[in-house]
Amino acid sequence: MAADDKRSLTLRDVSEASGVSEMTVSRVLRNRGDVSQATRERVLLVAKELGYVPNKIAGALASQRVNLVAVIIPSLSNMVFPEVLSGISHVLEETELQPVVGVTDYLPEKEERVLYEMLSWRPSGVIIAGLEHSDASRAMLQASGIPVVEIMDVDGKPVDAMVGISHRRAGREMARAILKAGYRNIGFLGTKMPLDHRARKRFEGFTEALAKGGVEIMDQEFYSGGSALAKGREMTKTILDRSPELDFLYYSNDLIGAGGLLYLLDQGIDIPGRIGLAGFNGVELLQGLPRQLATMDACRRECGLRAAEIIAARVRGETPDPVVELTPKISYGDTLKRR
Amino acid sequence: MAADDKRSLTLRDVSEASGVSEMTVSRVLRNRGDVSQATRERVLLVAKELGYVPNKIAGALASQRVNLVAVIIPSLSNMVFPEVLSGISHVLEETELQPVVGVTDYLPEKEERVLYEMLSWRPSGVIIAGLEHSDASRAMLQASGIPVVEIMDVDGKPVDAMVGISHRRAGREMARAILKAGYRNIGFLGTKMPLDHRARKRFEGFTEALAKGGVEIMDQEFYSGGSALAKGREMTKTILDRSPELDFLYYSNDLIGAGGLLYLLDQGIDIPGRIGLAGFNGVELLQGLPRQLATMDACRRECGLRAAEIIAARVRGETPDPVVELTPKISYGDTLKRR
DNA sequence: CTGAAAGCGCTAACAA
DNA sequence: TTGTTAGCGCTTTCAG
Repeated sequence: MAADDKRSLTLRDVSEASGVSEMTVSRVLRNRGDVSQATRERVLLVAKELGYVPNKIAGALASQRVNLVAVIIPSLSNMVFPEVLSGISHVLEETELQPVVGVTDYLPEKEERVLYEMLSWRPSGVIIAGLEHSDASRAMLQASGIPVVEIMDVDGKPVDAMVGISHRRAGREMARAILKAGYRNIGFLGTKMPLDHRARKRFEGFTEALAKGGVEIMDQEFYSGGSALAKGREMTKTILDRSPELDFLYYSNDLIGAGGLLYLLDQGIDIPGRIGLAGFNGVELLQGLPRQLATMDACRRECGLRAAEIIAARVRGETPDPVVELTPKISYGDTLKRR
Repeated sequence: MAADDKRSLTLRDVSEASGVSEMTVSRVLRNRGDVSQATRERVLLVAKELGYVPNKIAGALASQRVNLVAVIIPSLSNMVFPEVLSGISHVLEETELQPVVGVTDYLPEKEERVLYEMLSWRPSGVIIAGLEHSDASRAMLQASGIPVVEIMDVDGKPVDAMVGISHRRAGREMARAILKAGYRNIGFLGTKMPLDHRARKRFEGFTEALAKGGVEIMDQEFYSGGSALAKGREMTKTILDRSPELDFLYYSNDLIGAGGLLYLLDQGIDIPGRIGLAGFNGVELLQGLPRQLATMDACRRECGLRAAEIIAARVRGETPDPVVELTPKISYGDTLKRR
């Protein structure tokens, strides 16, 4: 074992150790161009023995190609984004591309920083959650000249391409289903997140469709922080104590909805007779609760899949359809009367 | 608006547009060395107007410095790893360093690929889950010459540094608490994951401590795939139908434990009198269930924090303690008798 | 305080 | 099939 240099090995080291030009070593290591079987094997052997790991930084600089796809999402602890990621990874695994994740915590300034940071690595594409970005972010995306797919929402104009569901429509459809089922005293429970534009759009669509049916939201309640399940319980108690005539509760996500459901079951309240409930997301996690909460799938994995497909196609030089609207459907579960 | 080049802007473009040498522009953009206030402002202005985003690839190659920390974890959908990440990000945000996440799906070969891929970007450090890696992975880590922190486990020998809990000890302590509470007919329910070494070690510690108390596991049940909550229900029914004399169920994670809890509550069974339950992890998500499941915290966030601190310190040239054992404590909840 | 020159480790493009 | 020559866009180093 030679005196360990601190510096890591270079192509040159492999070249010298194998008596082949750097260029040929490079070709072997990348499976590019024709190299005789004999030299190929020798080079591979030497590289492995030396424990050579290519330097992608140098490679990327020389080739002007980076096999990274920046994925920018608001949060990882939300359960929805890991599923998006899983869709993205699934597609990218078939390609040379590799996802790199950045998290914004729903903060526009942080989104800007993360985006800047990622773009400075010159990725081959960007997948970013939402259609709302700061002017600076939008400008960076535009100027980057690489494929950009905005995901999870189609209510707006994309910088480049978008894949998602219409949250306005989702809100409207849930409202219609609720009205159709005969509920009239409707409460809304959500997160205190002015920056969660998708939740906001759902709410807007929801109230709009209610209004069309001549109904107004009777009461609302918001929370922030803490365990969603526990908060769902609390909020549900609070809103019902305040407005006992409520006969339906629409939650901005399944987790607080589940908390509400557990609370009402504890109270022995008839669901969906006395009170109906609905959430949003189709969180698989919740299968196994005593009752299945009515909800609407956000097509999370599908978003990831389609977005990654667009990036992959664009990298191949194709020109796929830049707008993909996914259509979630209501799952009635056991907490929303069927009619 | 000039004819858009496809090529992105370079330092040179900023240099020309501002009439200052590339070198000075570089200094301004990095806040290095002395630059007169006047030129600094002009350069900054021009750079912003042009929408210049520095090319970190070139920068990294030239400076031999990369502000990336590779974080390699088995899964994102597990709820435990996002928390680890949050700890890591929290610490790294105070520094120049940036986490980059890779996911292995608990597959050693994939871990090897991901590690190779990440090391080829020459990160400043590696944080990797677990102490079990393929020989090749271990060799790469060793050869990389950068700080490596293995997390979530301290039952073994680290390549470099490690931060985590002893899962063997966690299993033993839970076993002791169960015996002390008087339970004797103990069942185990877990995942079919031969590659989840931490779950395996907990199980080993658990059976070992039971044996010391003259007790053997009476029955066990394993699952794979599907919604953990729903699976927990099913498995619990299965194992109790088969072995009705069981008076305690130890689950390898909180989510299946919660499923079991819900099932037993449905059945009207007295908990923790007739049957006691315990899980593992301290999943905050579950606060809000009708009863609080006994569990043991895995110190997920803390692992992330401490690991990131070690990397940051090492990057600063310090030599922090390479072994950090965190000590989880039992939370009895409502499903394990106190004595 | 500012600039010029020389690479960082690799690959594109050509030559042999 | 293999080798040679120029860079990629930045930073280091040294000289003004």
